[in-house]
Amino acid sequence: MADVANLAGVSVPTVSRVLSGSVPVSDEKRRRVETAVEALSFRPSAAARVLASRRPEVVAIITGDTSRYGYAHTIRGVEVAARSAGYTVMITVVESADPADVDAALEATLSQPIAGVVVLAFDPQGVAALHRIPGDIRAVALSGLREPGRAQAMIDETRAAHELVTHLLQLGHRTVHHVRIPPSRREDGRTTGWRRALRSAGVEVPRLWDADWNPDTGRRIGHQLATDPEITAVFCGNDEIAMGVIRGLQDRELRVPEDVSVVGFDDHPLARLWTPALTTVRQDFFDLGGRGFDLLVERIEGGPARLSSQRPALVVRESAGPPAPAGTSPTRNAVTALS
Amino acid sequence: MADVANLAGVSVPTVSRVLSGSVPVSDEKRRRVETAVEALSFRPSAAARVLASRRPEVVAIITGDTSRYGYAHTIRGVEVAARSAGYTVMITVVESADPADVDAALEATLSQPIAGVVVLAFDPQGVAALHRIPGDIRAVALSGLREPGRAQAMIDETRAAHELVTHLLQLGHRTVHHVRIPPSRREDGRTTGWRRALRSAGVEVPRLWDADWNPDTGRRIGHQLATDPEITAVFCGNDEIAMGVIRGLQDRELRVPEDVSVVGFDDHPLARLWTPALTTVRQDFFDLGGRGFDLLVERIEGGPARLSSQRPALVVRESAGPPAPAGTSPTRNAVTALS
DNA sequence: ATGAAAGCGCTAACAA
DNA sequence: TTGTTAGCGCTTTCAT
Repeated sequence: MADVANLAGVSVPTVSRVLSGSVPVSDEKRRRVETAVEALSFRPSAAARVLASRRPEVVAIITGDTSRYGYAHTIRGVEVAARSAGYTVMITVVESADPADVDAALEATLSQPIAGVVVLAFDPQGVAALHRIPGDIRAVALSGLREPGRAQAMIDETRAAHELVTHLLQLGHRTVHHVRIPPSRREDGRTTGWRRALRSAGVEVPRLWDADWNPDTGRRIGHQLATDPEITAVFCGNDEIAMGVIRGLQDRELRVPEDVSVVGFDDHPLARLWTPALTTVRQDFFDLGGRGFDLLVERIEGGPARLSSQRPALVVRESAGPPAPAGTSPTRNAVTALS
Repeated sequence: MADVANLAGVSVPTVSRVLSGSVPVSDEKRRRVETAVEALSFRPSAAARVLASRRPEVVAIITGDTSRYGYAHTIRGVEVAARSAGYTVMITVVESADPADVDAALEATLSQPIAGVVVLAFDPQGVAALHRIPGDIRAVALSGLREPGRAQAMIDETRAAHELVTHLLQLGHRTVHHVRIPPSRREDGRTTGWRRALRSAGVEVPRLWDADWNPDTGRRIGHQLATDPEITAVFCGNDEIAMGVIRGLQDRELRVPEDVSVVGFDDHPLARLWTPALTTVRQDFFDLGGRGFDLLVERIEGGPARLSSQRPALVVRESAGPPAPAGTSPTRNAVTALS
């Protein structure tokens, strides 16, 4: 910057003023500075600017993964909103909820000159990271469950799951089974909504089926589900698991939705292309990310820790229908005949 | 840091030495410093460290998207490798190949104190960004096509596509149609490999079908493909488009692979669950990201601009088979009878 | 509108 | 092994 000032024949602060555009500078000097900047292809140092001004323009995202559907779209939502507000985005991944991993990630992030942090608290490591963020750091949580006392953008999974399960019950199913994805806490919103919907309908709450993030696991669970002829409706923690479950059921010659109804959660881009097309709940992750960033800006500017909640929409397609009248399923009759 | 030095009764540089661990410090002072750091919950400022040491520990990723399958996994690969080497990752998205967008993204990134840049050059904006990076910035390109003179990690798409198309030809198809995804240049590696495979087999090269990134577009193209009974084999630019094409074909009562064989590219996690399971090519994006980061470190340490190439593996599943003997497809006979 | 002077919080070079 | 001194490249006073 000193070089630019020399070449333009002005002082260093004047160059700074031209570059930041905050304070008026005479047209002539401005032009001389601009020429010099061009000639030297000068790029200001963000490190020095942050050091001197104490106003970082980077926001950090702390997340448990970057590649899974919901995460990737949420991150993109934050990134787009941040970029249009002139911020750059830094990403830190917390590999596990192990305190060593969490602290390493936080240290790496918080020592950077950042304006604030957006935490994707969809999984145990995200929740753990959120809870270990020092009080002097501006942070907002993104999740499906309420984080009391925190600025937070959420998607109301509990209500959405309730609505979805109620839909299944209204179709005439006696109960609904749940294949859950790894929960962020002891119990996540999808599971709570499912349980409440069953309870308020006065219906038996069956055992839980636990899946990981891998759709192949859904397929294996589908194979197990196929052995119990009482099961006619299954609510899966996300669309990818639902696709696996459907495939597993089909492997065993069961028809979806005639023999068993299967619903997912998320409205994955492939959900509508699946055979049968998935009945699910649409979550707008991109929007979630954008809202999260907006809340962070409010906090940076000294506002209160607000909550922004969004209600996801039920998307009815082909994978759920009324249960088959007893004795109607060819495969199940065969299975029964065998036993 | 001055506070810590005061509390511990040592000088500021001594605190710095304890924190960086580079220079020996007496056990007693080290302990005093550590206690003081703890007591004040002191976090060093990365901005100041970078400014003073001129050794940034952030690598930037420049990319056209963060949420699509291949991109998300590549980014994760870079992130994991970077983290284990003690680097933090910053992400900048280039929205389009429009010079204004490209320059804005580059400026935002390059003014940050970064050690180097990894560019995902899978699309026109990535390629444009790559070409506009100043020579004094350490950069590596990640892509499916050779970028002469650059440090680069690539997946050899051209060979993989060649192999896949040859596989189809060997199954007995007269030719293979290609539904391509948006190319990074005039022609990308997948298309080139397809064309070459057809040429070297002495076979007619049919018109191209252009898709965007949306699987629904694949479905629409499937509908069009279904109207031409000469088409028996289709190579799609990625698995998601292939899933759309298959669904489109099925919408028109055509059977895959009996009536038409469809293959994809990537080995998406849902590819094996699709009905029929997709024949495709496995690309290891995670590994690509890791190799890219390693090359960047080599460059930062003063090494040459190397090329690291990986050959993706053919994955044969159910969606491709021999063409049906003429007059054998129920649907196509019906169509022919109509015309 | 402009320049001089004084830091921002840290590390590097040197001397002790 | 330790402290002193001198910056890193900017922005922010405060004069003028």
